[in-house]
Amino acid sequence: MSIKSLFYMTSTEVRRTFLEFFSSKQHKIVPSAPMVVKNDPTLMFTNAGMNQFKDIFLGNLPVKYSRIADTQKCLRVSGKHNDLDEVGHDTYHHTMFEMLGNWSFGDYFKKEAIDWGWELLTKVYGLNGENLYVTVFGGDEGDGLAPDDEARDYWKRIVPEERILYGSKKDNFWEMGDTGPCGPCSEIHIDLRSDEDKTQIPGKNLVNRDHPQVIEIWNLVFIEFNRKADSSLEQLPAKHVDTGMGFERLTMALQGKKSNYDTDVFQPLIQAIANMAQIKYGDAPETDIAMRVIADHVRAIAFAIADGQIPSNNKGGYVIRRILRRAVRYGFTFLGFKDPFINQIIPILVKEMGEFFPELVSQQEIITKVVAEEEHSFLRTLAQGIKRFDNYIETNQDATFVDGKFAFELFDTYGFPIDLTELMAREKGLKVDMEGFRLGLEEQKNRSRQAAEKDTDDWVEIRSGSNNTEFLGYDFLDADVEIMKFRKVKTKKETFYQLVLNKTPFYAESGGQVGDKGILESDSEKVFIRDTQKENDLIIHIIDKLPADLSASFVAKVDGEKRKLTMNNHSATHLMHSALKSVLGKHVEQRGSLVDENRLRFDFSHFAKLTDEEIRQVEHIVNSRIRENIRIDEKRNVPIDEAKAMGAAALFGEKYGDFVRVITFDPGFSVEFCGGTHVPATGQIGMFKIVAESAIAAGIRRIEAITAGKVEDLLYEQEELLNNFKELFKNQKEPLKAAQAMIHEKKNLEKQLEEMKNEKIATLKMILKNKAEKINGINFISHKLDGDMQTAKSLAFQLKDIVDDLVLVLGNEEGGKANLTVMISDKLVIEKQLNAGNIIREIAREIQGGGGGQPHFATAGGKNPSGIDAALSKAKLIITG
RNA sequence: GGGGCAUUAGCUCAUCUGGCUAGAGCGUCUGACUGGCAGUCAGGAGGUGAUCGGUUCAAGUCCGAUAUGCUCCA
Repeated sequence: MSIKSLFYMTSTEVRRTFLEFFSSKQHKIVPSAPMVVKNDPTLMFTNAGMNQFKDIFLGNLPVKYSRIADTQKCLRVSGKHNDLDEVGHDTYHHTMFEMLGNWSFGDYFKKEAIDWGWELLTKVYGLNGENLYVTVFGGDEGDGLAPDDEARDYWKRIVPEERILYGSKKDNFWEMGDTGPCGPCSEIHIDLRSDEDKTQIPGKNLVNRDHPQVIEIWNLVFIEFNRKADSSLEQLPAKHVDTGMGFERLTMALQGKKSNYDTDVFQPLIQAIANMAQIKYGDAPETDIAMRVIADHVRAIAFAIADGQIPSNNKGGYVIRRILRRAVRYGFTFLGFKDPFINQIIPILVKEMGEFFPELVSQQEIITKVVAEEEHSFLRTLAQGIKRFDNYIETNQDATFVDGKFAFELFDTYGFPIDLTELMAREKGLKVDMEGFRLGLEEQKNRSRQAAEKDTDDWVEIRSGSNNTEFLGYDFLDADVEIMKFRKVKTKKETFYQLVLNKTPFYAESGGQVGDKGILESDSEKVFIRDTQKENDLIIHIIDKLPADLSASFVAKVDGEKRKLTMNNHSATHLMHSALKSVLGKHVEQRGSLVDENRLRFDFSHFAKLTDEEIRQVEHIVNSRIRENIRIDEKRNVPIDEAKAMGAAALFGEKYGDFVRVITFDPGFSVEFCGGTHVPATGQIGMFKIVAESAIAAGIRRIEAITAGKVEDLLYEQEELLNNFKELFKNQKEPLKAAQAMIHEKKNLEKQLEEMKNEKIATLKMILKNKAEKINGINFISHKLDGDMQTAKSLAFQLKDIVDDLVLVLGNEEGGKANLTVMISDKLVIEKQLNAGNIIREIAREIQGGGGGQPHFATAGGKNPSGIDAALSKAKLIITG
């Protein structure tokens, strides 16, 4: 009996054991950061456990705890070892996964990390050490780095030398990005194959060879360098440890499974899917893959939505949409799901993971609704694509293959997946020209890449010191400042500079509030700060032109008017948030917010359109609160637990530190966690008015509103409109009734006019019918009429119905221009080869114009009305022959 | 951020390269059959072809701008 079967651990136990182990080694256990990243332009999703500590590694934030451990939800859809299109096909890659990690910030280093890693795996989890292989960095000439013999020596004390391998820079040198903290790493791999397989090929030959049963489970990164933009390395002042262990893989190893999907992390989901599809997991490779894809993706989607990322058509939202659609597609094609089904799996997921991730439980309803809505709309897209494809097949009956261009168009414009196109082509016995498809895709990618190109230079330090810029903007609008560092950023469109100051009154865009604008002024010059942004916690001022003297002393002045208006809108947002909760109910949660100097925009969860009555109620509550002129109660550095006890509204998917700022307008009304800037008392807001209410996704509404002077403007605008309107109706008491009457009258008149026109045409029709001259078996009619071209056309078509063997030529004058119309009976067109188009071209010369049409009906226009009569007689001549 | 596409009746969509005065299905209204409903049949109403501008003898159709939506890429 092996050790593994002695200790069967559930995945929940695996997670808990990890955290308890490091807790016993004096690590602070922290919760997982949201999977959706905010305030970091370089990253959309958390893709590694270290993301939430990036600022600590970069030195932008002080170290609060030198030892930390956690499990971090991560999302990867691309990268060197991960490709969305591959997930589900193998047994160990995922889009969303949990990363167990322990960290040292300037505390312990290689020795402890290695010892504890080994202890946890072999002693606590009870894995057989003989199945474990470790790798260490083998050095790199290009970077001038020697092999990591330090790590190797530590390993040698506990692992036989033949199971310690050197790895390349690619496998064993970890980097955060093109620049930033980095260092050698040491990986622990596990060989899960049968004894028989092991004797045939030694495990060490399979390490890092993409073998599904010889896999990396833990990466210990020793961060000691900073990679600069010129790709050189510099030593960091403090050394850190950053480790990441794939939770799902570890669970597989501990549960003695051959696949992550066979563990209790995924099986409940897979069984539920199998049940719904009425297909057993294990029956066929194709259906198995589909079930794995769906089981994997449903996790990613649910967690992303819980963190506030709703599927949409760009950025992070688009990634989520793609993942969801891939799941739908596999279900549609291989499991026969023709109706939305993924939303039905959500309850299973919530049941399995809700205990450790409470956000799933509290957001279950909205997750389900959003997923259902997305599924629905994608199935509609599929139906449209299928129709288009059928159309293509029908119009290209003799095609031997499906044009790659068409396949790409289907994919690019209509979102129709290429593998579905291939499948449908195969059903028709055709192949898809994949080369052509790839060509189209390649062109598309190049275009986008070029447009997105961005060149960021290294930071240039003007002064050394902490980059933790002190923010003064809560209390001051200007301050004496110095420049700490700057860098140049070049995009396709423009070049600008980013500045970091020692302290600043400028508010950086975050929490939905836009960044401040203003100026930076020294004795000798003045530069315009056009925006203020945040990269994680670093406050960055954006300027177009660098000051000549960077080391000078500056005064930083915020554009006070813009800031004041923005503050009005931000405070109004808080008041409205509370008002919405009291009018609509407790389920109202903020889902997004944008506040600038012009307006406020607020997205929140709610399942129905707001009635006019509800909107009025909200407006009324907010405006009463404004008139009460409630003073702000601002508390900085409140311990988070205390803030929660105050009843402060925290937001989902938002990362909070241990200390938060709490903004209160009347403790019984509005208490929120918030870093933004607010009015000193609500009276400053003046007035509040909702101007738009709409849906932005299933279960999510958006309100737009204005305050202060903007409301006044609106009022005047409305008043003016109404005044003008009244004046139009000679200041009648009830202009609305007058307008209604007028519209009614207009309709009647239009009808009468239409009738009269018809009557006129009718009489003219009879007159012209009798005017017909018999020429060579043709009933020839020509007439110069008083009317527009539409009348001529009507007359022509009506005469055609009642006169056989007709050749009709009409002329009319309209706006100083001449028009001609020729109508010929179908019979004559066929039997006498008459052609209205040819005739009209001939006679149009008389009016100095040109025209054309079909054989039986043609029109022409020209600029010489006096030639109409000549044109008519010329037509007769032509007919007479 | 960069491409592609779409916007036509209350809804879902046709109208191939500009030209037979914009059509279908569903819905709706009226009438007939029926004891009533369901249903069937017959007939009718309903369109500034997203908005604005341009090209042309002629624009739903071509071009440009705007708005909204979809979609692919980053």
